[in-house]
Amino acid sequence: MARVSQAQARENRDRVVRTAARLFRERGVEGVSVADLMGAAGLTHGGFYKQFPSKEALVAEATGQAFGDLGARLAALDERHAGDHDAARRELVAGYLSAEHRDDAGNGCPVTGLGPDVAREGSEGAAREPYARGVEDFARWMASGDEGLAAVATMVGALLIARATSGTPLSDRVLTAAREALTQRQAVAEQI
Amino acid sequence: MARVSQAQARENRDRVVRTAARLFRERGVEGVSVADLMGAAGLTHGGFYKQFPSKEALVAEATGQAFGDLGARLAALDERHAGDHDAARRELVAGYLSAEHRDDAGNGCPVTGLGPDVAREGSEGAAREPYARGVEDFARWMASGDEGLAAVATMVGALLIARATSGTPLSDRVLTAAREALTQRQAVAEQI
DNA sequence: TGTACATCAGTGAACGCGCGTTCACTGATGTAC
DNA sequence: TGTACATCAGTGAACGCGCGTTCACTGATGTAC
Repeated sequence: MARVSQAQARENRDRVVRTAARLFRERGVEGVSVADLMGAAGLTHGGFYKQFPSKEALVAEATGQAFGDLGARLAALDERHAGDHDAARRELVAGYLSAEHRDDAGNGCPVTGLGPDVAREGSEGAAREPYARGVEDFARWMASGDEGLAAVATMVGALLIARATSGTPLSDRVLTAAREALTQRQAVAEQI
Repeated sequence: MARVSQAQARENRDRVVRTAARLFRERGVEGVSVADLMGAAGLTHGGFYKQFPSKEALVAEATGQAFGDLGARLAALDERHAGDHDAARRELVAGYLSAEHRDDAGNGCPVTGLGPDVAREGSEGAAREPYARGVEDFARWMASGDEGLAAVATMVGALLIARATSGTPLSDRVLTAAREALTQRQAVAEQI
């Protein structure tokens, strides 16, 4: 294959970004080589630099993509629960703190999946801006003000620990513990 | 330098483990090469395999070391607050959710600092056992049962997010939000 | 206590390997007329 | 609408580099007598 139509090229580029958003969450940025990634997207690695200036630039773009997916999922939940935002939140929490989410990091929360990599980037890292914006949006969806941030922190910490201890009884216990804490907190908040 | 006394050799080995426990938390396991590590411990890299069968084995040992340090710190807090465990917990939470802790991952919490690396190890990873045991001990110190686990999850998530967003206003806000959530929860618990 | 020698912690060069990135090349696509 | 040619997305080999690990060597330490 040689030159390809502009539409095809755009489609290929998009597939690379989406593949990266998945693989980076699954194995970490350093766990995915440019060759791995391009192979997974059905291309050879040489063409990478026709579309992206560097691996780091792709990390930033993939971070934006992953948070975009999260936003779409939250919007879909609201739509399904038509107006009942509390019900949407309950469903989100149950799904977030589930064994399925723990075992499928690639399609899971970017706050948890990309957080360690973003933290280790210096403060000049290009992924930091979309990351911070994404966390803020997610927190606002969960609850206004500090409560939303605290809820996200609890879910993220529980998911990280559950993944690092998967295969032990502790893994399921931490998911349950976080679910109970959030449910109680939300019940108190709804009462007020 | 050639052969060294058994006491000196033990001391050198110990220094390597302690250096690893710090650097792995700071930069992640993949961010520290064997040569980096040995250099930081004042040795050349060739001797590494006289003391450790592989880098992975050192990761497991450094994980144990880091959690041992955490346990010692918790014990020291209890001793300082002689019997007043609630006061010890309040001090722990304040220090855990501080800018100092956020900015000093190398001497900080191993649950957060090593969690991503342990999660990405397969379930055969040798660091998983000391990690799970360490989380369990920490959670039990925070509170009995699920409450302790939920508190640890909240702190770990907040610290991870604060590190990934350091340099933005969100970073301090998530620390504050988690502190407030934990304080309220503990106040309720103490009331009961 | 002194001597002879085996041991082995640490050194530094080397190994094969996979990484991110570059580059000459290909040939269908897009454009100018 | 048809033709001539410049463009450029994708290919595949190659680059320098740093990684984890190995190894021949050194010489003070530890031990046997």
